[in-house]
Amino acid sequence: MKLEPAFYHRKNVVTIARQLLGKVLITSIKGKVTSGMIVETEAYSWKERGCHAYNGRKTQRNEIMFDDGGRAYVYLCYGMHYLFNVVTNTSDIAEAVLIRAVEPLEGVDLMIKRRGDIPLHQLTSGPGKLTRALGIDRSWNGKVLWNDEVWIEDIDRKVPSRQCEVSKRIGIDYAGADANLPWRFSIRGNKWVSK
DNA sequence: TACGTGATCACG
DNA sequence: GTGATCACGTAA
Repeated sequence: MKLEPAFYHRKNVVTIARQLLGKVLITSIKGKVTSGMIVETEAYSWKERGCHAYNGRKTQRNEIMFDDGGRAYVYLCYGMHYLFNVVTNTSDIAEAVLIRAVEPLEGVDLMIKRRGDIPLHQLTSGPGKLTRALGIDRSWNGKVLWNDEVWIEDIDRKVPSRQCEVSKRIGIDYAGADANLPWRFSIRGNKWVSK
């Protein structure tokens, strides 16, 4: 079942990041479907320095974070990788969940075509890799997640807390003390969690 | 550990 | 306009 707007409109981005583990991210491009189970996420909020919208800073790039929850925030990182986030909360409260890794489900052949002939466990094991594999790029910024191109489904697979690993977020050393917030969630032992 | 790569942002 | 920076991935 497709997650509905109300799922994303809730106020606690950290809870939403945790709950997205085990859900399925799906894209459909010209009738070709690719999907993967979400195995790693990170929460970002305007209240902390790791966030592009820290302290309410609004720019052309992150503008969509200030919109209603349930939209995609996609941006180019290091000049070559697109990173896919899910905007949460209501408008003007800039929060989002970065999808950092998925376990491939549908459309593996197409994902290999997009990513090159590499080992299966490297196909979608990072935020830049999974967007490439799922065919997501900058033009997807702002899309709502209840259309027929990109959405997230609940497959009724609960990730028990025993399997949920909590740690600090990756690659945000510039955030000072906020870099230590335990806002990264992953499925313990899953092969697709980024290294 | 190093670096490719180019949009973005803050500065003027 | 300009230059430093960057929520990464790959090879080594």
